[in-house]
Amino acid sequence: MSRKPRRAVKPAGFAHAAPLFAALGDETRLALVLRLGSAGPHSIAQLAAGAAVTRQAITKHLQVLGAAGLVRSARLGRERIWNVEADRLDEARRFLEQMSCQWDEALGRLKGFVEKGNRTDASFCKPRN
Amino acid sequence: MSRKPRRAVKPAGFAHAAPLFAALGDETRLALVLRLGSAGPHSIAQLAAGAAVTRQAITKHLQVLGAAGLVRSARLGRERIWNVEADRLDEARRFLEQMSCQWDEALGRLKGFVEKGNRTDASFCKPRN
DNA sequence: GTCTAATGCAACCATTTGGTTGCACGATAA
DNA sequence: TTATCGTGCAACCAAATGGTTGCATTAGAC
Repeated sequence: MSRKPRRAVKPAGFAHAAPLFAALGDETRLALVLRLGSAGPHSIAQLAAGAAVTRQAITKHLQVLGAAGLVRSARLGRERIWNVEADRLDEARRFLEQMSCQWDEALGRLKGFVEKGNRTDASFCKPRN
Repeated sequence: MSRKPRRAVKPAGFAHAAPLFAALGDETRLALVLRLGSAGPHSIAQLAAGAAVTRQAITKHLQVLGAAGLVRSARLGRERIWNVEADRLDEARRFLEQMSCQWDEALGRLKGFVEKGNRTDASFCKPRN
């Protein structure tokens, strides 16, 4: 096995990932994403109906999410339908996985010994793509 | 055993997850977390040495990360050593996984048919904990 | 002791953010 | 055609954010 310390694979451009997390870092936005993801595409008015804030606020949030690539919209008649962009969220997920794994490695090095059984489900760490 | 029919498992309190993502949503902070995670614990001065901003700025960011539970610190002599809190990041990761899976489910429902082969590595979706 | 490096704390600043109200505009329904 | 519904756009606002400088404090080093 490669004795090479694996270079602690720096997660792909973290400068690219930060805006992603920033977009998810608002309660209202997270709720929107959750709703769009679980209940399917909705128009702005529909989304605003269930929310605590104004329709315009919702619009702004959707634009932020859109800029982060997490959602996209299409005009349909006189309404605009928003839906979710699965790939982009997967990016964020993979990023966290990589970070998680780096930590495990670093922790392992710090502890200075290798535990017999593989600690947890470190199956994430295999560079699956 | 509760036999609730899967109810599209709403990811645990998203109100709880939002601040986590918010904390990760800054480039400087993300870099800090990355560095602490891959290179092990550092003092504030050490972290500030490699950064583009002031030591005080670094301190603030560390406090934000600390408030989100992503890092923690301990006084050691006259310096304060920060290190990473792996569990908390795992929470974020799991949250994204759940979201991801909800999406797959919803997409499946929308398409209205079940594909023969399991689409991707949807192994995430198994409620592993 | 004295000096100095590492931190903590506070005030301050500019910009961003999350939200609002108000109004104009295009598409549909009657 | 006209009324109305769903949006888009702009101005505006308060609060949060990311950053700074300056100074006080504290613990090692000498």
